[in-house]
Amino acid sequence: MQWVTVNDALTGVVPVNSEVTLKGWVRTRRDSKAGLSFIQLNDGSCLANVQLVAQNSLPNYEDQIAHLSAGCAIEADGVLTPSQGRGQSVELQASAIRLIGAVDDPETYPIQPKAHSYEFLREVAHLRPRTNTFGALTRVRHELAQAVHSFLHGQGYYWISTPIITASDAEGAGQMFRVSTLDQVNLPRTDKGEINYDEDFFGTETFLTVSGQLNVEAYCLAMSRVYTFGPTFRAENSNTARHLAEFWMIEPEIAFADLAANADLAEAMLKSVIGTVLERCETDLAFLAERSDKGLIDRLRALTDSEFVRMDYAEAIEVLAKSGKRFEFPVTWGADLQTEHERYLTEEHVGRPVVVMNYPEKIKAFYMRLNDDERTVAAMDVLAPGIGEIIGGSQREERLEQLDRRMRQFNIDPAHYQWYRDLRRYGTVPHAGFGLGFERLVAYITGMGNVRDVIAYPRTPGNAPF
RNA sequence: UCCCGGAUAGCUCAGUCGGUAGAGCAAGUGACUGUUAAUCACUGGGUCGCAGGUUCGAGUCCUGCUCCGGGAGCCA
Repeated sequence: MQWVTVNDALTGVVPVNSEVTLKGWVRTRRDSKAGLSFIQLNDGSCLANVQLVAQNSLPNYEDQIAHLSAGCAIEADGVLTPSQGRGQSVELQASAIRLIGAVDDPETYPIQPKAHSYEFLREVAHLRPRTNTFGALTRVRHELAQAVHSFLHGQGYYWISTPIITASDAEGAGQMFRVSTLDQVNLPRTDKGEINYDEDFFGTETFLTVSGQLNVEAYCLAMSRVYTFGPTFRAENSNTARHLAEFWMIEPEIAFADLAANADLAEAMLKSVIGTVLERCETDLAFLAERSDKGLIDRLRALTDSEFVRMDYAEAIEVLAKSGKRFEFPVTWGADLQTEHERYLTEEHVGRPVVVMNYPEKIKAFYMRLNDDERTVAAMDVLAPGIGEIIGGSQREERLEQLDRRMRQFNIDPAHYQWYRDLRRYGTVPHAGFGLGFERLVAYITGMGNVRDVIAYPRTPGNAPF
């Protein structure tokens, strides 16, 4: 008998009256003393369950079927038939049900047929994909990742797998996790008493990457259009709904491009991938919207149809100053925008994503290109309602003298960046790129309030249990 | 890291003035029914986060710690 997915069984891919096998996990069981049981079966292929109808004439009915509880793994053979009941168009009239994996203590099985808090589900991260919500989130996340690859591929971008382990120690994005095979109890020391990393695995200090940007720039200056899509790591003690110690980032890099082209790509990419997911995950998104924010889908549709507002940092400061709002942090030219400022701009002033460009050079990273005014750099942030900064990017400093000047200004030793400086010595061109936080994007699209709930196993300070 | 809030049954929570533990859901059993997170009845289920302290007596008051959440900072 042919094994088919629940999705294929329910959506007509498998013709009615076919004899098939379904495999999955029990959600609920309802018994009828008319001599049959109804079993809701889910296999992750879609949000919906398929209803199995099990007659008490089945040989293992009394022993096994009548005791099936949430979470039991089963296989069911039978004929797909039009349903006699309401609530589903087809169901499986089971000719055999095999118990593959029982639940040994139904009372303590954590996933019950009821609403659970997200906090509780994080404590059972290995079982939460068995809930409707996390099934839907998992499918949306997957389609979104596919959509990102597909969009960039369609625009002629090459996916570069940049390294996870890096020796660059100051990519300008915060604290790093050390990677070492040294004996932590008996660390080898130099004559001066310092830890001797010559004896470490790579013969030098190494860390987990905080960004693939510097590496991908090198490929950009050969392949023209490239991107990274992989995990990144920040050892910051950040405890918010928007931060993870391990998260995934998409970083396109465009050669022969300036900040405006960068912003255009960011806008086109967001609209494209959101449009794709709206189309491909309609059911899952509708379910998630029902649970989080009923206006979600309309807002996403509106976003794909509208122009993102572009605004200079100076203009943003002016808007904030004239807003009449009382902010906790003062609004002055030269200070970085605080969360409250970003929220006002994107949620109240514009009501859609907004691109803020050309920030003061003092508050931005060394590799960002100095503008002609010599007091701003060609940096941009894309701010989205509810989630804040979803993209950060810039045109890169392609002029060697300016880059060296900026490195000295930020107390960065050019000796550590010889290979990065080479890119400015050998055929340098204007280029630009950005980083899109994948979990923030998934959270924004699904209406989830916490990035810990859109990644399978969230890593946060003091928390990596699975 | 800072500010605020919280931790009581498998889950979500209530617990009055300090007087010895409650509900709903879940689970088990039964009744009923082509049922729809069914319905009804009964039953079992507790180291009240941990450690101290005050008190005749602490889930309740005090101190410390741990963990969780919300907000802030840092950022994607």
